This record gives sequence, C-alpha cells and structure tokens, in this order.
Amino acid sequence: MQKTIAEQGSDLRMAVFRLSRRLRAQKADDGMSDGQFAVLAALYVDGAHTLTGLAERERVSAPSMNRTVNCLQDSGYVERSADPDDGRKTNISLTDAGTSIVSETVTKRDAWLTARVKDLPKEDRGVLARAVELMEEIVSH
Amino acid sequence: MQKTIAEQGSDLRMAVFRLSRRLRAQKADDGMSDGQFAVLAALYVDGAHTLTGLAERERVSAPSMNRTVNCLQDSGYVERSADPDDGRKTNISLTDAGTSIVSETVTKRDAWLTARVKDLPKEDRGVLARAVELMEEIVSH
DNA sequence: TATTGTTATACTCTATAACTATA
DNA sequence: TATAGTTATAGAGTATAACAATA
Repeated sequence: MQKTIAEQGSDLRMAVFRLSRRLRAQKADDGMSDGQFAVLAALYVDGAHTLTGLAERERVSAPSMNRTVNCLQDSGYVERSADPDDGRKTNISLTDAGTSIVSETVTKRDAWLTARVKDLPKEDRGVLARAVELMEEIVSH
Repeated sequence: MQKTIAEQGSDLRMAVFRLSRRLRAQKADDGMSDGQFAVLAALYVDGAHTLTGLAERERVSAPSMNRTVNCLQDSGYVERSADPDDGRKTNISLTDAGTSIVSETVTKRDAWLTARVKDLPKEDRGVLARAVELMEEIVSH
C-alpha cells in the first residue's frame, strides 16, 4: 500500500508537531512560558536586541513583547540599558542568570532526546541525520 | 567528521523546532484556533468521543474542552447526543459541515509542505517517511 | 512627521472550584 | 460515594489604540 505524496506530507507535519510539543515540554524552569524562553534563546544566540527587534523576530506585537520582557526582567533573566546613540532605543540583554537558565534548559531538552536517539540502531540514526538535512532544506526554501 | 550522538540529538531538536515553527506559520485562516481544529481532527480520525474523553486526549481540563466544544457546536461543526446507556454521558460527533471543514483545512495546511516534499528525489522521500516512523517511536516512549 | 517604547483596555484560552444529574 | 458534564470565576498571554519621548 503506497502512500501518496500528500499523505507523506501530512504524516511529516503530524510527526514534527508531536515531537516538537514533546520536546517543548522539557523545560528547566517550570514557571517560564514558551514565549519567555524563546526570547531568552534569541538573546543567547544573537546577542542584545531592541524591544521592536524582539517583537518582530518572535512575531508578536510590541506591547506583548514589552510584557514578556518585563516578566523576564522581574525574574532577573534580562536587563535593559539605554542605547548610547539613539535615546529612543532600549537594548535588552541576558544577565548571567539568564545565560545560565538557557544553557540548563537546552541541556535538559537535549538530554531527553539524546537518550532516545542513543537507543536506536546505527542505521536509524543515519536516517534521522539525513532527515535533519532534508528538514533544514525544506525550511530554508 | 563524525558527529556525536548528543550532537545528532541537538541537530534533530533544532530541525524539528524550525520546521514546526514554519508549518505553524502556514495558518488555516478560517477563524478556527489550533485547539478547536485538534478536536475536529480527533473526531474525524477516531469517531465520537465523550467530553471527558476529548479533554484527556487533548490534555486540557474538562471545562476548557466544554468551551471549545460549545464554540464548535455554535459553528455547526459538531453535535451533542445523549448516550443511550449512560445518562451522564454526552456523545460528541462531527456534523457534515464538520467533516468537510476538516478535509479542507488539512488540504490547506499540508499544501505548503507537500509542495516541498514533492520536489525531493524519491530516495529522500523514503528517508523522510522512515524518519516519521522513528519520530513517532521516540515520542511514544 | 516618523519611530521607539510604554500604558490602558479588552478578548481568547486556560485553569480550579463548585454545582447538577446520574450510576 | 463516584463520575460526567456544566457554570462561575480568575489568571496568563495576546491584540489594538493612544500616549510620551526622541530622531
């Protein structure tokens, strides 16, 4: 019984959503929402951002991002500093505590997945490695 | 250059997150939330459910599911009927309109991904199909 | 004037607690 | 008593509109 390409696409979508949901559930700080963690991860990967920059990157409104940043600031994970060149801008960056929580969460998320990948036959790990390349290709198109 | 298993896990996590984000951005544009659509899809795949059954399946509280079902009922996509054997239960099932909207939405949501899968060589589609099985296995563990 | 950040306000989705009907 | 469904109410997270400060 051969599946159609449309069915293969549908299967891939469902598998990716399920695995993504499961991975996202592995968090280091239970009080932090996905949106909050996404902001910390963006700052971790690409350094300081303005509020508008973060809002555009995460595709939420500026007031919504302002609220998220306020929460992270209250938790001590980010800090605001005035931009020396443009008085309207505020640079938002990770504190040491913010950097730590990102590393911890990434490690924890990877630990769960790595434990499951480790138990697969070598051949299956090869399939996943190639699938990763294909998914990257699909996303970048 | 051989990657470690931990690096493979990390690569897989990032690829899944990116593809998931990209797929979610291909929104259905029909005023229906993800939660509402998930309920229709569950009824479509597995037939009628009770309210509690739906709540457990989607991992939300019963009141939350009750509200979702109320919205879907108001939209004419599902209907409630008394269970003949147990007066406490209500069976929730798709209407004809509900069945139609599921097919339409699935087609629309998958169109983007299917178009990209279609352009891959046959071997690569085989890799993705096997990767889907592996991801399902990983999630169910 | 345009842009950046912020406050005010409202809507959606979620949860817990409490109530009703039935087993 | 226990279970299924529902209602009441509250807490996140989101959005648009409006405002202040700066370019």
